[in-house]
Formats: sequence, C-alpha cells, structure tokens
Amino acid sequence: MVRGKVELRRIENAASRQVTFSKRRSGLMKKARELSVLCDAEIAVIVFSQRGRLSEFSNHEMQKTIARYQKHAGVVGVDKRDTDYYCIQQLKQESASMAKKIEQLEASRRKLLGEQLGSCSLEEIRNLGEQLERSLANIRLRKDEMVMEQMKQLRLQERELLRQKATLCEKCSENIPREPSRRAGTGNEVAAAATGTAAAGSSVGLSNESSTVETTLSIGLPTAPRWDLN
Amino acid sequence: MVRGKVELRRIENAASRQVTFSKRRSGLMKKARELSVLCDAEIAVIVFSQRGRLSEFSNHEMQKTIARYQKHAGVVGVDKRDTDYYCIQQLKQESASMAKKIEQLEASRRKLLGEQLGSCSLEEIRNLGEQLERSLANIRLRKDEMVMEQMKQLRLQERELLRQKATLCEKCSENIPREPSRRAGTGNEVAAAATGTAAAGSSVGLSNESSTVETTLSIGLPTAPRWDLN
DNA sequence: ACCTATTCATAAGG
DNA sequence: TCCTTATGAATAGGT
Repeated sequence: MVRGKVELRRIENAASRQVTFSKRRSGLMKKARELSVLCDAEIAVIVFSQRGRLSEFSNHEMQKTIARYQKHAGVVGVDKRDTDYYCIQQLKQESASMAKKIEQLEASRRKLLGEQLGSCSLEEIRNLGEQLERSLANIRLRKDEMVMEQMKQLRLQERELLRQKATLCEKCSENIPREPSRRAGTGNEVAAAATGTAAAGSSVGLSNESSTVETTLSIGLPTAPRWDLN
Repeated sequence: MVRGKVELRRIENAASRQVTFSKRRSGLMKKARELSVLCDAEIAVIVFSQRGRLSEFSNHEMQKTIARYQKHAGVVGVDKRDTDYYCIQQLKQESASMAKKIEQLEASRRKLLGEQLGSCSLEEIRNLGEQLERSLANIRLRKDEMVMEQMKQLRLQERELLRQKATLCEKCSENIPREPSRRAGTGNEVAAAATGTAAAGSSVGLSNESSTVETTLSIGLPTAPRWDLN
C-alpha cells in the first residue's frame, strides 16, 4: 500500500510479517477507537496473532458486546451456568474499567486543581495552563451573563414597584378632595413627579426615590392613607 | 481525518455522523481483512451502529473466535451457584457506586473545564472561578520551577563540557614539547587561552571554539594524539 | 454517490 | 521497539 504497494496476500518473510502485524494491529485498534468515539457505535475487535497472543478493543464491555452479538446472531445454546459465568465476567470487566476510569478522572481532577503537578512534563503543564485559561474565560463569561441577567430582573422589579407606587399615589390623591385645596389638580402633580423620576433614573437605588416620594406625601397628606401594598 | 482535522469526540450532527460511520466502518473492515490476510491472524470485529444494526468481520468462524477469546480473557473458576449469586450482587453494588462516582467526577470535570455552566448558581460559578485562579497560580508556579530547574541543568552541563574541553587542551599542550619551540611555555598558552575564552563567553555556542582549538592543535602536532574524550 | 484537498497510515530501512 | 521518510490510502466537507 505504500512504497511498493504490497500484494494482498500472506507476507512470507516472518520478520516483516511480524513487524507489519504489529503496526497494522495498532492501526486497526486506533481506527476502531475513532469510529466508536466519533459515531457512538458499540464495537468489539478481537485479534489473535499467529503465535496466539490476544489483543482486543471494545468501547463498552467486551462481554456485553459479545452477548449482544450472540443475541443478534441467534445463538441459542447458552445454559444458566454460562449465563452466570458471562455475567460475572462482564461485571468484573466493568468494575475494572470503571476503577481505571475513576483513577484517570481523579488524576485529571487533581491536575486541574493544580495539585500533584510533580508528575507532569513541562509540555503537560503548559497545556494545562492553557486549558485553565480557557475555562476561566468561559466562567467569567458565564458569570457576567448571570450578573447581567440578575440586574435585568432587578430593574424590571424596580420598575414594577415604582409603577405600583405611582398607582397608589394616584389613588391616594383621588381620596383627598374632601380637603378644600387651593391648588389645581388636587395633588395629581405628586404622582406625575414620581413616575417621571422613576422613568428617568432607573439605575439609581430605590431607597432614595421612595423616601423622597414618601416625604412629599407625608407633607401633603395630614390624613393617613391606606398602605395596602399587597 | 481530513480537511480541517476532526476532533476525536462524538460528531454532534446526526447526518454527518451517519455518513462518517458508514465510511469508517467499511474502512475498519477493510483494515481488518488486510491484517488477517497479510499476517495470518485470527480476527473478529463486531460493530453495532447507533441504531443497533450489526456489522461483523471474521476470517475464521466468529463463534470459534469468540470462544477462544472467552478462554483467554481470564478464566476464573466458579463452582457454586450461591457463590455466583452473592458475587454478582456484590459486583453490582460496586459497579453502581463506581458509576455514581464517575458521574460526579465527570460533572465536576466539565465544570472545571468551563463547560456546561448552565446548571451552576452564581455562587458556584464564583467559587469555581476562585478555585481556578488558585489552580492557575499553582501551575504557573510549577512551570516556573521546572523552567528554572531545566536551565540550571543546562548550565551545569555547559560548565562540565567546558571543563572537559579545558582538560583536553591542557593534555594536548603537554604533548607538544618534542617539537623544539622558539616560544616559552611549550604551548601552554593555548590551553590558557582556551580556558579563558570558555570562562568568558559561556553563552556562546561550543562549535566555534572547539574548531579553533582543533585547528591550532593540528598545526602543532604532526603525531596523532589520543582522542579519548569519554 | 462522487470529488478533491488534506491528513493519515505505513513500507522500507536504520 | 522506535525513528524517519516517501508515498499510497483514507476520508471530511462539499456537490
């Protein structure tokens, strides 16, 4: 296939056959792994070398995949003992691979936390640093998003409260007419002023404005209004 | 991978995943066939697509190969059903707890990598950010340490090489006296000059200096000296 | 299904 | 087994 394209037949020279076997076996396993990851497929590869040495690949549990294959292939002859046996084999494999995975994850986690860096090469350290920079960038981005969102919500609440208060003021003003007023509008200008303030200075804290309004109201209203704000 | 080298992770787009699966599956099977023919190995490949479709390759009998695998893959003697039962229960419990742990670790990992931050509260995000800052600080520290250490080693090596060269120069100079010299010092000034140069210009490349020394020696020495540099 | 630019795999040789 | 290099193969992305 390369450099004097090889015939598709058994390689007679034992040495080159061994070398080729080794190379192509790892190539095959790599391809299998890529396919399984890229396409989310369940794959099992079993290779026995000429001398009987076993190599295998499976992305799920080998026993499970074999069992699934047996099912598909319509094999009937499996008695209880075999079932149990396969079951145990499968569970053991699962345990082993999970334990392995846990170890890897914990090692990776420690590195991400900046612990136990002694075993890392300079290259690893550098990659780790870059990864963490990216993570931090993402996190800052997300944090900003969330803060902005919360501020937006707060502003909406603020506007709503101001609106309610304005409405309330209007109601209160309408209740005043019993008192003979010397100024026109029967106090409506108070409500107008309040809503105007709210629309203009939306980014300022609530307390100042509300105290201003309350002060205005307490001066204008000797009678106690109903403060039912729900 | 070709044309904008694909990441080794699940292809999200379902259509391209299907296309890639199809192409790579046939590639894998082809490779398996080639390996089995070229190297006379016993090979079994089982592939389940995402939708559960089965593809297989085997050069001998699939069942035979699977049986051979079962034999190889660790024969653990199990005699009693009861033992089997408890064994299975225990293994299942272990598996379950390990699976849980793996999930936790992976979730934590994703967060540390700045992915899937949608489920985090602002508080979590903030803590995460602080943690990552600390990690990064550790990592920078470690990186600096390693760089300094490597530089130190390089300097030591450099000094050692220069020392060896100086010794060599001295030896060569001592071998000169046979030749009736008209200048005092029997050539010792060559070594002195060399060591002087070495001590002064420690950051300059070695090759220039050594070639200078060799030239001087070859002129002064018609007899071949012993070049045992160790 | 086909095409092509590009990366990959690997035979040969140390 | 590992490295290097030259070259044929595989394949991602597009049509």
